[in-house]
Amino acid sequence: MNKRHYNSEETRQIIAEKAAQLFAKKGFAGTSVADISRETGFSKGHIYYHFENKEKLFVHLSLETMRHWGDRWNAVAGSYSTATEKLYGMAYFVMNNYKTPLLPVGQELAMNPNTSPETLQALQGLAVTPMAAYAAIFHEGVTSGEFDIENVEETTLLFGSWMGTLCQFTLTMEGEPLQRLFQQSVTIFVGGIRKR
Amino acid sequence: MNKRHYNSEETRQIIAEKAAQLFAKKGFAGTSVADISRETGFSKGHIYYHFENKEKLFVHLSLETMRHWGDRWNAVAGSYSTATEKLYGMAYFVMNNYKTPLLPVGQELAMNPNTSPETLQALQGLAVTPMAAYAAIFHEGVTSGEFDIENVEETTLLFGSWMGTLCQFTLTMEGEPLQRLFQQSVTIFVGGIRKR
DNA sequence: TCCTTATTTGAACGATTGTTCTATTTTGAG
DNA sequence: CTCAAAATAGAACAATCGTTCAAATAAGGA
Repeated sequence: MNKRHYNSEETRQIIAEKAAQLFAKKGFAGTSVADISRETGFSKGHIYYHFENKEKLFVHLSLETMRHWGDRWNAVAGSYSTATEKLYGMAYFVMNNYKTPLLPVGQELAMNPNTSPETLQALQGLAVTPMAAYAAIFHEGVTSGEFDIENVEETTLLFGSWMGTLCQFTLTMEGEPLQRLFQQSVTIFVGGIRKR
Repeated sequence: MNKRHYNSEETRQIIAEKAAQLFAKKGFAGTSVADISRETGFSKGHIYYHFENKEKLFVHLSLETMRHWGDRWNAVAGSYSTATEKLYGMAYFVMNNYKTPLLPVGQELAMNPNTSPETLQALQGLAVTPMAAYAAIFHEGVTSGEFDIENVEETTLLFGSWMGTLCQFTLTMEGEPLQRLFQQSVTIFVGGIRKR
């Protein structure tokens, strides 16, 4: 008797989608529920029908986004044979999955002392997915002899933070210049860790 | 008759100092005037005695901070002889001038459609100072034959954005691990653009 | 058709926001 | 010592914030 979903799940998806864009563009504190309401066309009250509160909404769509992110990457990662190729592929992948600017927003929330402990804990897991993917590539490169890395963990952090900021440029740039930026960053990074 | 400054200029400096820290830590929208009031010990009203409004306050201390930043860098830049050394020196310098996290906050403000045009224009000049300093180093390196760079402008943007995010770590890390992070980033970067 | 349940709205809430205003204290020149 | 100007505080403002809630609508099973 509970098989009546109407178009509700679809609505929930629309809200999550638009909210993610707004958060990425204007930050957590900078995005009001009224903004989300206006942008989606649904009433403020209805947003609270789907999500317990603003914090939970953000956490939900962050984790959801990251889960999809990981799945999609794993689907294409196999098509690259060397670690170096994988790194270029990763940059291209990151660039095209624009929702990654949510990462700095997560940092913003984590910094704020008013953020609830549960949210904080949930946020811990946000960066794990991409970081694990980066680390895997670097490990592969070390094993295959492509890379000469002293501290893989540190290298992962450095690469991850760099990718994170470059994502910001997806909001102001596009096309070939943007693509060159990501590509060039990998060229420099690989040049800096390549075995010689 | 107007030579009575009391300790007012000092007060203004205290407000600017603390406000800069708060903005860097919690973002522009995340920092309330009440926060600044509580943290400085001065009343909310008094903050408006010194600064026209929150936006102007941020713009003022951003430009002020950057001016000092440029002056201090120019004072030490001469002590490094090669462009490579300068790049390491720059990373160390950026790390120790923690207020640079204001840069991402400027981006946050720039993104928000409610930000006044005057503020936007003033914000344009925010990143100019450090970017010019970075660019000078890269040009020197190309001239001296240390670096092999195709597009200096692009390289500057890449280095600048990387330094920008690494600054975020000054809020959560310190001491030797933090220092190693900055140093390692330069090592990788230099390795990626070094002439060979 | 009717009625339970899911969906959606819109008004309203108290809290917090940036800002203004008036009153009070402190200062140094005369 | 006096007094106008400067410095500071604190109450009050309207606007906006996140959130709640009662009421209205829509939908499908009975």
